[in-house]
Amino acid sequence: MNAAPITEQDAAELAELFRALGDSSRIQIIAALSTGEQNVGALAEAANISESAASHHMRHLRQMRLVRTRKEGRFVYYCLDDDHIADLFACGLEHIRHG
Amino acid sequence: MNAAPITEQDAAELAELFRALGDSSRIQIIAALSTGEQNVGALAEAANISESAASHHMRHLRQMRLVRTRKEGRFVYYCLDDDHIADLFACGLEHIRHG
DNA sequence: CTAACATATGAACAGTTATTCATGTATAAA
DNA sequence: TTTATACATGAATAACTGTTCATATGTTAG
Repeated sequence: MNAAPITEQDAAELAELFRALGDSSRIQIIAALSTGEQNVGALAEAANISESAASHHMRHLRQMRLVRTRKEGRFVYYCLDDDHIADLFACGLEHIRHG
Repeated sequence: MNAAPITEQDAAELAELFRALGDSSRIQIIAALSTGEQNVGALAEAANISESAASHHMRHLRQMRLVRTRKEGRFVYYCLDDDHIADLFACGLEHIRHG
């Protein structure tokens, strides 16, 4: 027993965070957002899913505070909530490419 | 304007990686392994699950190449496959603590 | 040898999750 | 106003996932 072990609550939250990233549609959405803000229709197209499915995913990502919104007329533009998200994304990519 | 920086296959693999981290038992297992190698019984205790459940999780983590094994008599010692795993873990912790 | 131990594994079951479909709300155009 | 567009949402369904239980394999102790 060397370093401090993680608490059960931290483990649960961390797992929830990773689970939010554990879907290929959401990964494609986040990849698209890493190039700048996009509206729901564009994200649906980027991930090759319906707008309804995209909207469900965006709610999920919003609730996890991985994305933020900006409303402009009929459109809702999403962007990554902060740089940590892109870091996590890059860190994961690093692993699958040098595995 | 599709500057999609990721292929569908990369998205699928990345999602699979994050999904492997998307369980609180596996998170506690990885947290335990970040302090050094452990056998299955110790990992089961660290995550508060049965040895059978732990063994199932270890197979999952092994198949995802997140952990390696070293056999010694009746015991099987697991360790993190490389430093990327600990990096990912730390990166996720960073986010949930400064979200 | 037998018995206990450490781990692995398949099947079954319960809980979760992603998608589709239908519908609703809000904004803009005609 | 009426119509179309952009997004959101609840319900239903199908697919997936983690755990338990029973059992099997291999190793060490007695």
